[in-house]
Order: sequence, then C-alpha cells, then structure tokens
Amino acid sequence: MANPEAHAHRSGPVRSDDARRAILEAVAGEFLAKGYEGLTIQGVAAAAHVGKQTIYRWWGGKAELVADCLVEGLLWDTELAVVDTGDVVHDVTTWIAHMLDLDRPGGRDVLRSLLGAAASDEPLAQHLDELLRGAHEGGVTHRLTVACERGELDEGVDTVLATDVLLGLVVVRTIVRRPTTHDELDSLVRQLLTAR
Amino acid sequence: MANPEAHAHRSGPVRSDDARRAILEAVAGEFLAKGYEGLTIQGVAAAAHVGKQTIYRWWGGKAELVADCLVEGLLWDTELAVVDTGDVVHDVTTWIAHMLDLDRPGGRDVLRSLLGAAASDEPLAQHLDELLRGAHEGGVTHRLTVACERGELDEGVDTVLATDVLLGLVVVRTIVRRPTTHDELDSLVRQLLTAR
Amino acid sequence: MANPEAHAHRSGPVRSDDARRAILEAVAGEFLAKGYEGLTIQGVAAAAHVGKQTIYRWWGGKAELVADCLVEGLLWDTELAVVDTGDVVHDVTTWIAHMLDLDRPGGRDVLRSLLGAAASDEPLAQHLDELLRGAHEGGVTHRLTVACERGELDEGVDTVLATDVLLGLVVVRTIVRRPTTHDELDSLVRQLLTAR
Amino acid sequence: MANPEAHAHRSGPVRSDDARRAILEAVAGEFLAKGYEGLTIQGVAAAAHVGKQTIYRWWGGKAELVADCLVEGLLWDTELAVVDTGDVVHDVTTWIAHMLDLDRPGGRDVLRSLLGAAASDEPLAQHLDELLRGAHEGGVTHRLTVACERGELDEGVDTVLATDVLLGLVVVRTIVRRPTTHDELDSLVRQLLTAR
DNA sequence: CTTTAAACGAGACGGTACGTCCTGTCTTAGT
DNA sequence: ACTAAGACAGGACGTACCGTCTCGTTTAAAG
Repeated sequence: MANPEAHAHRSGPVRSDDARRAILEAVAGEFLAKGYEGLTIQGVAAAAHVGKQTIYRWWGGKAELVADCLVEGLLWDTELAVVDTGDVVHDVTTWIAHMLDLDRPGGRDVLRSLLGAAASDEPLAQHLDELLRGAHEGGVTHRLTVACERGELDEGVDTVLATDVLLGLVVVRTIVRRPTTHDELDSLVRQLLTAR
Repeated sequence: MANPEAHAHRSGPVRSDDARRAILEAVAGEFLAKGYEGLTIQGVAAAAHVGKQTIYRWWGGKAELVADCLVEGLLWDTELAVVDTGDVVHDVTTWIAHMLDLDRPGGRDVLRSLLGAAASDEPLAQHLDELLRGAHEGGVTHRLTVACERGELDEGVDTVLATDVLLGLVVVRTIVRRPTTHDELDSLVRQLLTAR
Repeated sequence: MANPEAHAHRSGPVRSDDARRAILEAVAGEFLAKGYEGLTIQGVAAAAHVGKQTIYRWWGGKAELVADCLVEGLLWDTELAVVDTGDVVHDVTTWIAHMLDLDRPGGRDVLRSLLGAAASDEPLAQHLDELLRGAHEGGVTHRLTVACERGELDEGVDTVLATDVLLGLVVVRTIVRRPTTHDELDSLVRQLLTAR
Repeated sequence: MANPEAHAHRSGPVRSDDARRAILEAVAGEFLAKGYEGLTIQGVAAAAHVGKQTIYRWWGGKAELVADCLVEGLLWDTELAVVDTGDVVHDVTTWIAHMLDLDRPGGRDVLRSLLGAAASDEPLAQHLDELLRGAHEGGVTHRLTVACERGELDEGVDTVLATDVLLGLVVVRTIVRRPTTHDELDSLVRQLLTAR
C-alpha cells in the first residue's frame, strides 16, 4: 500500500452508507428548495434523520456537502454531456442552450445558487469548474479537442479558452438574470471556433 | 404643496447624513475585510456607532447596503472606465486586464464576493451588471459602439454580446480562481471584434 | 450617587419584567418536576417562551436561576418561619417537623435536590443557608436568640451552632433518605437547648 | 447446577480485572479532579483506555461507578475509623475533626461532591451513609455503642441519632462552606453524650 | 486442537443540550 | 421625527456527551 495513511489498525464500526446517502439527498432537497444560502446543517440533519455530529464528522460544512452532492450528480441532471453528432457548432450550441434553461423551472436558479456558493468556497468552485468544463470526456473541452483533431476546427483554436468563454457567457447571464437568444449563442460559437 | 401625500405636519429632524455615510463606510470596511457572507448588520451598526434600527429604517438588508456602497464607489475604484486611445483592441484589453487583477491584493476577492452576493440578490445583480458593463458612457459597451460608428469594427458586431462575453471570461475565471494571460485576452478581443 | 457604576448614561430599552417572571416561574416548574439535574436552560427557555439569550443575558446558568427562584420564594412555601408560641422546644420541633416532610409529596425531594445543587455551587449554597437558618427574623436562629433573652434557655447556648445541628440532622436524613421520628427531634431539641 | 439461570454453555473470556481496575482508577482521578458533575463516561473511557461499552456492560452510569470507587476506598482514606482510646468524647471529636478537614486540600470538596451525588442517586446515598456512619465496626455508631456498654455514657443515649447529628453538622457545614471550630465540636459531643 | 461466544478497544450512530451569534422588531431616552 | 443603544423571540451555529450499536480482535471454556 502506497500511502501509510493515518488509521493504524483501526477496528470499530465503519461509516454508515445509509446515513451518507440520506444526508446527501437531504442536502440536494434543501438546496433545490431553498438555495445555498437557505441551506442549514440543522435542517439537513433533521430532514435526513441524522445527528448533526454525523454530518460534522465527515464534512466540514455546507460547502463540502454541496460539493459532494454535485459530484454525486444529485443537483444536476448529470446528462449535460455534449453529444457528438459530428457537427461541433450544433453540438456545442445545443449543449449550452440545454444548460441555459437547465431543464425546467428553477434550473437557472440552481446554477446561480451554485455559482454563489462557488464564489465563497474555493474547493467547491474547483468541483463546479471541472463539472462544467467536463474534465472527464463528455465535457465541452473534450468535444472541442475531438473536433480539432478531426479538422473540423482551424488549428490554433484554444479549446480551453473557448470553453471558458462559452461558460462565461452562461455564467454572467445567469448571475445578472438576462436571457440569451439562440442566435447569440450560434454567432458566438461560430466566432470562437474559427481561429484568426 | 403639490402632492397631498405630504402629511399635514411633518416635524422632527431629517435623515442624518452622518449616519448614512458612517454606515456605508462601515459596510465597505467589513465587506472588504470579511466578504459578503461575513458581513453582519450587527457588525456594521457597531462599527458605525449607529443603532441597528437606523440601518433597517433606510435599507432592507445586506444586499441593499452593499448595492449602495457599490454605486457610491466605496468598493470599487470606480475609475474602471475604458479610455479611448483610438485603438479599440488595446483599450478593451487594457481595461479587462486592469479589472482582472483588480488593483492589488484581494481585488479579485472583492469581485468574487460581489458575484456571490449578486447570485443571491437580483437588484444587487442589476447594479453590478450596470457597473461592469457601464450603462453610462465610459463603459465597454459604449466604447465598442463608438468604435463601430467610427468604422473601426466590422458592422454586424453585437456590442452587447461582446461585452457580456468579455465580462463572462473575467467572471468565470474569477469564480473558479484560474488566472488569465494577456495573450488569451488579446486573442479573444480580436476574435470578438471581427464580424463573420 | 455613591457608586459611579458602569452604565454611563445608558438609554435603550429596560429589562423586561414579564420575561424575568416567566423565566423564574418556568425554572420553578421544571425544578419541581424534574429536579436540579433534570433542569435545562433550553427547557426553561421553551417553557417561558423566551430566547435563550435572554436567560444568559441576566443569569450565568442553572445555579443562578435556581438561587433567584429560591429567594423569590418560588420553590418554597416561604411560610417556614418559626412561630413564637412562647415554648421554644415546641416551636422549634414543630418547625423542623414541618420542614422534614416539607408539605406534601416530593417536598423532601425539593430539599434534596436543592442540597445537591448547593453542593456544586457556592453562591447557591449561601442563599440556601440563609434561607434555612433565617438570616431575617422568622428564622430558627432568631427564635433561639429571643428565647435566650427571655431566659427560656440556659445562658451559654450557642444558638448558631444549635441551628446548624438541627438543620444538619434534617439535611443528612434528607440526603440518605432515612425518616426521622418526632421523638428523636424532641429529644435532640431538648438536649441542645440546655447548656452544660 | 443450582440455579437454572446459568445458561447451558457459556464459553468465552471472563470479565477483565485490568479493565475494571483501570476504570475505577480513572473514575477516581476524574472525580477528584473535576467533581461529580464534571465526570463523564466518555472521559473515563478515554482515561482508562477502555471502550465505553465495557463500562456500560458492568455499571449503570456515573452513580454506580462512583459508588464502587467509594466502597473500594479509592476516593477516601478509608482509615477514618474511630480509634478507641477509652475516652469517647475525645475519640469522637478527633474523628470528626479529622473528617472535617478531610486530609488536605480539596478534602472537603470530595465530601461535598459526594453529597451532591448522593442527593441525586439513592443507592449511592446508601453507600455513603454506611461508609460515614460505619455500619462495620470502626464506625462512630459502633464506638458509641461500646461506650454505652462500658458505662461511659448515660443510658438512654440514642447512639444512632447521635451519630446522625454529628454527621449532620459536618454535612451542613461542608455544603454551606462554613468552618467549624474545635470548641463547637467539643461542646456538641459533650451535650449529645449525656442523656436527659 | 478446534470450535464458539463473550469480552474487549475503538468509535459511528441518533439524539439532547450547551453557550454564542445574528436576525429583524420593539422600546427607551436624548436630541 | 430621528437617533444610539440595546432588550426581545427566535433560530442556526459547532461542540460535548449520552447510551446504543457495530466492527474486528483476543481469549478461554466446551467439545
């Protein structure tokens, strides 16, 4: 074993997965219902029928809880993977549009609340970043890179920058609560995917 | 007296401007020191040597206080107007770069915290939006429009969209705490300011 | 004003007597129902429809609350004054007997619980001491002193010691939960009230 | 096998005496250091390097633990037997005096804390009672009875009552934290040991 | 010697209470 | 009328223990 991690033998009961799941589901529920600011550890504990200590034993606070929910896919349809139809512009536009009115009433609220949370917690921001950009395949950056390799895009397109720019538009518009038209997106994607 | 809403009598002192200023300065101080989440009405009242009621009488909560600070220029150099040297690309790049390392330590923290606040309060978001885009002349959108009229830019460039995209990059990068190079900015601005 | 006490002007609302009374009554209720150990600040706050802070603002904890209840006569019939019929032995015996089965079921429990509380809190112990011995007239010590002056008792009887001895018997018997007969009391009082 | 309660088989290890001793010593240590109220099962388990269950398996709670410590002589010098020099008054006075400043700093604190504990736990009260009065020979009651038989005392002296009265004085004075002089004791003992 | 089951250390669990901090409203006394 | 001060009911914070319950290990009697 590579890391001689700190547990030195360690018998005793093991972490309860029931509790863990109940907590994360409660977090998701409260988050979706009341946003990040309205989320309370107390409320989560009550909703999950769990002692507060059980929460504090494994998480450091709201931010960590939400981060875990995020990676677990409890806050997000998870199906925001970019599909690959062969047409980058279409794929990316579709994906963005999909994300913009993040499926159903309050979808944008979730993203907004998440952004607010990320603004005040660095690790959560990292998680959100990875999730949005898609560190894993299925993310936009990946789709763009694939397109680049296929020759769909001019060489010299900075896929990471392009991703951030696209997300940036989604993000500002979400924060300031201004709508975005399909045309705007289309135009932007087109402009970005063509190197100078 | 023109409007009959003005009740018959109305004696007593008027709103104290001393208190108002002390409060906004205290808000700015606390915000800068502890961020939006760490800001408390109680703390502001204490720091401003002011009764809590005086705050609640004139403002509705943290968000409004911060919004007022914002428009008052207490949180921001306010001098983030885009200068007009005749070279749009240079002007805009400079402005963005200036905003990105928002003057020294913690500058980015202020923007980040404001974004967090905006995420949970719509009116504050509007104020921030106006301030960043510059509804007034001196803002980026204005600069772009001017450039358009001068023929510096291709017609058909959507100046509002371009502004949001630029701000978007700043915003995401600020939230996820990733740096942006001058080259990236330059490349982006150039791409944006050229219509298809 | 003799003491230039710390308040220096001090405007603002005054302590609410409603709250104060509600709290002390709640304390008395909980104490009587559940004893000193079973008394919780939380429970008192809930029963008195009061914020916990209002309790902590004016009292330092359970002990102080109970002490206040005690001096307020909320835990005790208060009518444990020794009556003066002219016959010391009778008066004192009656008083002790009265105190021993402190009026009604659980009377002894109250005394026992108070003794437990006094054991772990010095100030409360002082209050209890004064209340039992009767620093005020109406107390045993006072009655004994009066008897002394009247010549009912031999000179040289140490009234303070005698009081403590009498109380001592009540106290040990209460703590160890052993009953005391009227004869025992009578015999003891007689022995004590005769100097050697 | 006489009692059928003993279940058919019963293999496995027997009760560990190491654990038992470690626990009682830890209880004594914590009790002496922090009093009865400050004593926690958790703390005892930690101090004794023992699982909490091992405590709950054999004892019912704080009170039982302290009771065991008491009978084991871990909280008390145990050598508070009344010596028999032939002079009852002297012997008893000496014993009481000895108990009053129960050997050095905090001696009185131990007694006080034990009384507090006894006030809230009947069985512990019984143990304490027996220990103080000395159900076994060596106790005061025994000494008095012996003196009675020898003719040192008037007949008709109620030795049990006398014992309780003496203890009573010690107890009240301990609880209310008032000192007792040697003269007081002497006078009291003399008075008690003479029947009417 | 193997089986078997209780006792062990450790500690996670659902809870209750702690004492602190802040919220937004209300109440004074002082201009 | 407006202020500074601050008490109020309420609710969330993060911590400490409670008593119960699982773990995996150790150990001793029964087979």
